[in-house]
Amino acid sequence: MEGGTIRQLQARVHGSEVLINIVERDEDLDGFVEFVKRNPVLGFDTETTGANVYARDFRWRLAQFGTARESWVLPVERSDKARYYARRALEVADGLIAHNATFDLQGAEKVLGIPLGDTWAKTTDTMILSRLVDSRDSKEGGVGHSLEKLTGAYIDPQIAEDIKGSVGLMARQLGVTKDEFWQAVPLDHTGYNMYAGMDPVLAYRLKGILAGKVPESARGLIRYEHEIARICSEISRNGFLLDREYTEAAAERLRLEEEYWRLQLEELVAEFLPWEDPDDWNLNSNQQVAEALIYLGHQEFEQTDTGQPKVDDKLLSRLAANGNQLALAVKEAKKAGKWRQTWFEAFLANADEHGRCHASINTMQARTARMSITGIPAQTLPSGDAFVRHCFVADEGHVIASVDYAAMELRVLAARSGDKAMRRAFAQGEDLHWMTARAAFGPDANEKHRKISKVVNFGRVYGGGPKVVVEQTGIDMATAQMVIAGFDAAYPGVKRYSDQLQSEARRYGYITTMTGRRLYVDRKRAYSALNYDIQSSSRDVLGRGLIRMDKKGLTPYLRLLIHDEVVASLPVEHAETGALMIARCMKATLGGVEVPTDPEIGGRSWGSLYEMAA
DNA sequence: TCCCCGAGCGCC
DNA sequence: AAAGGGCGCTCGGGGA
Repeated sequence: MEGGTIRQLQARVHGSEVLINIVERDEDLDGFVEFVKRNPVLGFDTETTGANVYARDFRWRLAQFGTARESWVLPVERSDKARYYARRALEVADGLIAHNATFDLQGAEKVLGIPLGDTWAKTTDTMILSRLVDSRDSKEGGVGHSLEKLTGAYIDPQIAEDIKGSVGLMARQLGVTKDEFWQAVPLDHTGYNMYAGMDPVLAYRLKGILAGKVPESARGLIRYEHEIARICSEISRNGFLLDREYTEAAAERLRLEEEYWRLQLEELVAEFLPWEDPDDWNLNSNQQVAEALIYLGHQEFEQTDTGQPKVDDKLLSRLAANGNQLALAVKEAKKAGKWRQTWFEAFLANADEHGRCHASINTMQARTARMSITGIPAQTLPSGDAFVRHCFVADEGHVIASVDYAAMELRVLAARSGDKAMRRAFAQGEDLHWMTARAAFGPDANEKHRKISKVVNFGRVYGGGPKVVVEQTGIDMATAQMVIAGFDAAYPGVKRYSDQLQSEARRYGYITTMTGRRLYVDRKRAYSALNYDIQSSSRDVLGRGLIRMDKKGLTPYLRLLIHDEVVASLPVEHAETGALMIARCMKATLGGVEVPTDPEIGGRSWGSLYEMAA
């Protein structure tokens, strides 16, 4: 190293010295070049201006590279040369190790133009390893998946303690909020540099530790999950085109609607309102709404688990239908407000300068490895609704296609349990709900019986008992138990399989899914083992389909993944073949049971697919 | 004041 | 015999 004039920070990690080199001048980069030459595998991390890579003002501030004992912090925000060498390091490295790599690699593509495929091909994501070791969150009895939690459990509790709250502390000292911190902190802030420099070191060390802890049965999933992560990074990067004009108009319309209903409310409860300014009345506070309903004479409330009066949509709808103007106004005002904020305005805020929204996909979020999507919370959009889905449109010259699995979870249940009757039912295209209905109610079962049976069929997948069936169908407990008994009689293999999984869970504390994934099961809730197995296996049916789609070059057309559904933007002239290709790639056969797919082609907007049925 | 986390709701 | 699984979003209470 030249002259020893470079700024360095020292830390002790698990008893060993770690040297953090802070690049301040371009000359300091010579030492970095040597470091990269010496170390073909590099821990990698970035500090940025914010969490949304595609925001207009997104910038990299620092880029950090490290090994177990040494790291380099490059001020990429202010130095072209630092940015150049960061890019060279990413290009020449044989291997990269990052924690939640999708963020840093999408950043590398956005900021440096390095294609996601190039970096992912040599990256090990310690988040993926962590989730394969133990998929549980810290709240669920696992270690958790943050760098801090993993460091505490596997490397050095003291370091984890130092990391914990350090950003909050630094933010307070700088007089900014935690959110503002990332933009506000000076590039050479010592605490920030220490925090930044430590991350690639920790990721580097974690790889060695976690790789050895991935269960034997799950080792094959390491590559597979990295493939899925890379594909989903690309889907995030693609983004979904927003119809800005429509979205803005819808937001404005909802704003007016909310105002209208709020005016009604003011008239209705003016004398009773405990809030001086009616605008202080928070309609999302069920406590406040309950108070107002009580003021106007409504007394009977169901209770929530914590003993609060229950004010849900069901209650408001029922009261509104009975002519309660307050309930109607609250319901409508709430809905308008929620929809405006949660959907339309959120989309507008998320969109990049090209009008595309980039959902962030957490490929292994749930303890069953189910994915979750934030940014475009596609999984929680109002069901069957076109109004919100009209916000998203296919690219110019494209149309929207959607392909979903038909009754995936029940079919996976048939395959996994091996139940003969259920397998035969699917093979012969029989209606499972009728079958359960006839088993419970006899050969004369009617449409009403079928509805109840449907609840029981799905309830079985979710591990629900008779109580839930009673709640959902309104039938009495004895009938619910009878239908469940009917289910068990019709499909004896399901109960057998569930019992087997439960005893496995009680004995070992975990089950192993069809892909070899280990899922820990709380011994007190061993009954959930069946649901975990089905949910996780279903997720892997989609995961395998995703990889097949990618191999066929379909990734650029994919827009959203929603548990059992894929949304794509396809060129008009190829929409039919494209949708069929997607459907074929997704289609699966599991232990002899087909999981068929159902392709649909709509118009320019996603919402168009939700208008025909109505 | 800020922020974390539980409660409540709604989706697959 | 009995057991509803998973997530994201918003609000509000209470701790730091």
